[in-house]
Amino acid sequence: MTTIQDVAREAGVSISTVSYALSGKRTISENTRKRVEEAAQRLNYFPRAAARALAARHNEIIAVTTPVHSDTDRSAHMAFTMKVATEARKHNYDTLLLVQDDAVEGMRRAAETALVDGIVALDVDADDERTGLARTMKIPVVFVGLPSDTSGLTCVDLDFDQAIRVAIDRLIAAGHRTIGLISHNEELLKRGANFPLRIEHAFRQRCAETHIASAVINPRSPDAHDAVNQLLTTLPNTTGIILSSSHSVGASLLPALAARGLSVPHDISVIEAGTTPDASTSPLPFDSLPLDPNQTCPVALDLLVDLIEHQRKPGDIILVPPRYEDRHSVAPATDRHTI
Amino acid sequence: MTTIQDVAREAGVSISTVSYALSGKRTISENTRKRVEEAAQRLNYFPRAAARALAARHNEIIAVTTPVHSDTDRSAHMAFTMKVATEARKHNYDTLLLVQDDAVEGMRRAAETALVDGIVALDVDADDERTGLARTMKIPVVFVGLPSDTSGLTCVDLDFDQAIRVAIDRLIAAGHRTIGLISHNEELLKRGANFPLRIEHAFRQRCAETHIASAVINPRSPDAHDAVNQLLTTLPNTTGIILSSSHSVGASLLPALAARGLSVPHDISVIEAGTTPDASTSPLPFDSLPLDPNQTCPVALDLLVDLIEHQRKPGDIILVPPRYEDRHSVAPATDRHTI
DNA sequence: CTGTTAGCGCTTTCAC
DNA sequence: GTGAAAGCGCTAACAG
Repeated sequence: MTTIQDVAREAGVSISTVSYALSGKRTISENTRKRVEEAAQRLNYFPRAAARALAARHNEIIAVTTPVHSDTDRSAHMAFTMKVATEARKHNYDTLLLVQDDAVEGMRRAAETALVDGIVALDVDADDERTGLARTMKIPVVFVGLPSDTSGLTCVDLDFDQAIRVAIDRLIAAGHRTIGLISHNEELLKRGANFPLRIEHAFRQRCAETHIASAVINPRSPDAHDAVNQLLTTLPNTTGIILSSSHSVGASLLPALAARGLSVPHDISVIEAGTTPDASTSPLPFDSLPLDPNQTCPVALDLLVDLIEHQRKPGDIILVPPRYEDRHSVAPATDRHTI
Repeated sequence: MTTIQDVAREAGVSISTVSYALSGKRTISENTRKRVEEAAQRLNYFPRAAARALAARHNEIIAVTTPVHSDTDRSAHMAFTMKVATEARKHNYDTLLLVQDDAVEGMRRAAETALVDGIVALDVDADDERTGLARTMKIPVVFVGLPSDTSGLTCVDLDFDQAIRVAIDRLIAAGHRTIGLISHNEELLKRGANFPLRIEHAFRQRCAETHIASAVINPRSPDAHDAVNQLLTTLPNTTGIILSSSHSVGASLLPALAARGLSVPHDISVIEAGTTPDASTSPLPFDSLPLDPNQTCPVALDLLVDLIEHQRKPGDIILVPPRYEDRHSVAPATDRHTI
């Protein structure tokens, strides 16, 4: 292992000069800077992370914690996790992965031992164990997702409220007056995941405001047939669907509707909302207001790095506005019953 | 921040006694051990990771590197990544996540700065850039997957050869004499992923040995219809299929066969092989010889930790035997053409 | 069984 | 513009 001592000797300068020449934290004459750099190169020198961390009192590492329940969409979570790691690198941080049962305990451990400088929390529940921890920890935490009590926390998320409102209004503008929400299954809700609740609440509220006939369906199977049957039983003359459910429900929606003699968008219009597309498959053929890691994670990291490096105060809640992707799955409403 | 000094003072012992009492690395009288532990508890003491790492010359951190191409199955990769992290914790290691373009460069950086003690490489290509690095690095690397040149490397993977052989032999035992392999798409092969090559090679070889009529299909679309059409064109009287393709192809195989009037297992028997199930959906209804992270990752971590802690020599290649999961998708062959 | 002490390799005052 | 030196907080000889 070559150390800063070796480089200092090779370059004929002191170790502090090497340190400063390499970090650029104070002005060094062009000449010695070059000498130091060449010496470092020659000796293949790289500063030892642990030594640097001990002296500088920060590690250039953040942690990402994701509990990952059995029912969480692993593809979406991988997308978020990777995006966090990729964005962290842009700020020169590495990313420690704290998963499953270690998501909470690991968060505590990493903070207590000062293993990491900050934390990004993914997969946030309404009543998330990590919120309590975050409030008492000495290192900053940014939540990607909204717990129900956000006081004293820094959070970033898609503006689900607005996404739902935009979706409903779009359907209304096309003449639809009977709209169903195909939401997540009840296990997810029971577990305390917050965003489905927010979506359902926003949906009910907007439908009430606009006097739209509506129903919220929680599929009982990974196949959309059950959801479609439930919906058409509850609301037989549905002409608009807002889809905010698991990937498998979404993928089987078209065949399930076809089985009832309904085609999209001729008989029924569909808008997907608050859902993360799977990059390895082609997107579902529906207009969409996606929950996109590319929108939220960069913001989360800017915030976190700011919190770490400028010791700002936590407490920001940033709701990212949704983006509308048109895939021609919305058409003017027709009254199927008069045909 | 409370330090080991504070604890030593509080407990009325020296700092080395605190260190040893807490690490258990030498015998300490029951009495003082208790005093130290209580003092640590009272002061809420946790050893600073960077200081420990600098003094002890290891960090208790490993890295997992996964390039993650646009076509990689994110769900499967998340499963592997998480399993590595979970297993690492069992050995008391934390896991650093090196993804995408940083998978290679990050690996170099993490090793050079001694940020991590060892590395697990996922998503291994036939001619993987990381193999060269691994051979010259001072910290151990374990590959989960097989590159084409494994000399000097430590690797763990499913025994794809045997999986394919078992699948073929099972079909043969049921009387099938015409078998198709629905493999991965050509992009994946072109990119250099190794396991599809291994699978196709094993398939061809075993079919030749057993004088079975066979065909290898690389689907050109994420839907199985194309693959089924290709297969039935090439090999019209196929009665057995070995499925080793993307999740979307697998999920649409049943409808695609149905569209040709074929049902499983009545008309055609199907065995899935070398494929990672998605935990958030129910498994495909086919007999399967899965590529299961639970089988390979624990072995990889045992190996890696052994390499780190007992400075053993690299060079082990461990092929995990496949497990057969019966879902009744194999039935005795019938000659469709005589019906 | 316990204490003393010399580092681990770097950053960062403080002094020139 | 550069150097000397004091730590950062811990581990692990070495000594008793």
